[in-house]
Amino acid sequence: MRIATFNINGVNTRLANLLDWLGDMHPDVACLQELKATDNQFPAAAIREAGYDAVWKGEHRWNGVAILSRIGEPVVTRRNLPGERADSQSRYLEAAVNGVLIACLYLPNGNPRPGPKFDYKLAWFERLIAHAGDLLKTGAPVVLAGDYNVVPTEADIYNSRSWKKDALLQPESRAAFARLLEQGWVDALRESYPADPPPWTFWQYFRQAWERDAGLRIDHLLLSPTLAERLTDAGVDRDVRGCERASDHAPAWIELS
DNA sequence: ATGTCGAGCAAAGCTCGA
Repeated sequence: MRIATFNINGVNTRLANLLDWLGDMHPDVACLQELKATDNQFPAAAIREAGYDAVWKGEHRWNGVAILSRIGEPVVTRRNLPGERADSQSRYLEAAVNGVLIACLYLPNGNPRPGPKFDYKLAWFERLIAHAGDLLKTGAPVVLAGDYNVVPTEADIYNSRSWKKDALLQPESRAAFARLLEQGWVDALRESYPADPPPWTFWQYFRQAWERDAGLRIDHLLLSPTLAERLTDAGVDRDVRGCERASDHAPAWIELS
């Protein structure tokens, strides 16, 4: 069972890229972030045509998350984190697929910092940590997949010199991610690639980042202990980032026995 | 400090978010 996470950066703008990738890699489950589409604008028909059932949570202009599956319809278990307002930003969607509980999340970017956006990022992180702890206690096989907007360590970026003030690298952001891991989650990409550098998942559009391979690792798949025992492989579909009109992220994936 | 990309709004460039 292959589960992927992909910040698509506009599901309609990059629909051709998405369909090409699904056709090439045929992940069993795909978590998408940054749909930048309302519920009505979500391209459900094209995705169904590609062989995928989908559940989604859209929003006007920004954010938006979806879970696609070609191994049975996702059964939605949550559409926001506990403690979030019902009309909050569309950043969390959780569904059961084939016996695995899949959380698709899009953690706030948090720039500019300091300011309300960074405060919102940290507050959102706290709600995620609280809920993740509850999920672990159930003993269920869970994967927390998405764009965390956190570079966990200095090894997870090509060079942090020009990023020192960025919300993705702040000590508070990293401490929150570390606290999440300490609950018992396994960072699947890091587990599969322990040597430095790990595979990047994001190359910004500025300054020829892709051409220079100036990447960051900010898309993560965290596995509950029971699920981690089933991890057989993981990777990043780098080539997707080099396509025409590509998202600034590449898909990251895990393979479970 | 800068830079790139795309969409919305509204009618062309500016603004926003990333």
